Amino acid sequence: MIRSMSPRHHDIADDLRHQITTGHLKPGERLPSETGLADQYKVSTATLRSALAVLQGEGLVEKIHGKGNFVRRPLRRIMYVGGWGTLDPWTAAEAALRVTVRTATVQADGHLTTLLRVPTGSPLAEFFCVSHEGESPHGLARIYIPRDLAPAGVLDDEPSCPEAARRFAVLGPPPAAVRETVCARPPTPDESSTLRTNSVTPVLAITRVATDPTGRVVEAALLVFPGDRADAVFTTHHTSDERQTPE
Amino acid sequence: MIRSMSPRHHDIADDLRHQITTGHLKPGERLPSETGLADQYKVSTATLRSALAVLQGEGLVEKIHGKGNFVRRPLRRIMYVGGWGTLDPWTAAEAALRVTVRTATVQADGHLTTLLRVPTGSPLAEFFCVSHEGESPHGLARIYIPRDLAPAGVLDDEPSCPEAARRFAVLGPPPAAVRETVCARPPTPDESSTLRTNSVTPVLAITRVATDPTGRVVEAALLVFPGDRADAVFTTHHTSDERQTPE
DNA sequence: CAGTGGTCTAGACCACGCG
DNA sequence: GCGTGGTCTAGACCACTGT
Repeated sequence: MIRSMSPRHHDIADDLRHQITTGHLKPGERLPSETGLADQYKVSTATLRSALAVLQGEGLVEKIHGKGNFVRRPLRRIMYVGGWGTLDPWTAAEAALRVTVRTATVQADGHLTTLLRVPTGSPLAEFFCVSHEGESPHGLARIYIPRDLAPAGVLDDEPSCPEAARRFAVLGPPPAAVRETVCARPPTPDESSTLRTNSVTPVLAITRVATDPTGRVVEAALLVFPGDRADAVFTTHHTSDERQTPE
Repeated sequence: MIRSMSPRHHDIADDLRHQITTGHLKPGERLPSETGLADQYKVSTATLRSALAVLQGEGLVEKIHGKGNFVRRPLRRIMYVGGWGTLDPWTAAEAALRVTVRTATVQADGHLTTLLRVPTGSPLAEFFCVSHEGESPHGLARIYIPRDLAPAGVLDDEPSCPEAARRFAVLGPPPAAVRETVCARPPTPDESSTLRTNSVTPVLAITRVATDPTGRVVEAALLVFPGDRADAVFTTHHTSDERQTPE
């Protein structure tokens, strides 16, 4: 008795997943209604819904209230490139991404003071960015910069201006070091609503802290991407320096 | 009517979360039974369970079948350091981590051939690692190395030998480049059982590919960490080289 | 064994999208 | 209005942990 009894909703999820991956159900197609599927599989609607929840978490199915369950079209995954390489996904204006930016001036407190290493109450420029591709948001970012380091033109600009994003991208001198902390977690209610994602798909949350050559923190960014649409890539090069080669 | 009606299970989750974060419920403490809480909140058990599922996803509550729901003690988060810095979390033998390793020889196929850039069927050394701290697993890794590059001593060794892990840590010459791809996703059934995590907490999945100075892929690693216990950190240093300073 | 969580049922009612 | 998914109920039975 090693792998026999498995929950019914897993079996159903497996079956539907198989139908999707084999093309039996095509991308964009609508699945039968939940009551229909429940009858078909001879289970209650609750059981069937928990099966769909699995597929939803895997990004294979999208539920739309009042319309139905749909097979997600193969999702173009976003690539977040770490290390300030190409500054941001937002920078990829070439990638046909619409970016809306809202700027504000806030006062440092809590996490921000420790991230930016500034005293509580320090003025910060805040950039709240949402990148879209068509209808679907692809990521959001809250970027904080010490007020005196923020490029002058970008503040008090008209908000929601893609131009601001561009100008923001060629920001100041390059940082000496970028430290990015990545974690996976369920989205906050805010995030799941702005990203138009459900509460079961996890998000990739990146905290990026950039310091200049003097060691001063010039930027702290809180980036959030839907886990089913984004990867983060980090490349490290070792120029054969201070390391000894064993054997 | 903008933000009124919210699902009952969210209210309950909020209430319990509040009780936990304010210390009203202390870490390690057992919550009342689900039927008890259901009575208390005057909801059905199903509703109450979906409230607990939220907290579980946030890592605040741990469910143990047959015993109860427990407030998680503040979890020591694992730090995965990217860029081959300190090779692995497994390397942190100092951190009191038990690591069990199982070695095997497999033949490349599918993803592995593209990751390692080797022909299908190439012999690979496979290291299947699970790191524990006390009872709870902290991460798992499947590491693949072209057979001819694998250190001789480590193969066909007695499995589950921590010594193998150590020897594995000081592997060959340092790679010239490490490329790590990070994503957040729900765990596979396998992963959630080996990591002793539930299916709602996402995992941080890292695919690491290391190449030597000649461009040959010397290692491909598939690392999986429970999202509620692990962060990955990547540090990039810019030595003020080929970059122009605008304005 | 008793008590716990895990799965499931067969309904009910509500909220949304669309014609 | 009708069909959809979203929430919820009041149970039932199974599986696991302790004594």
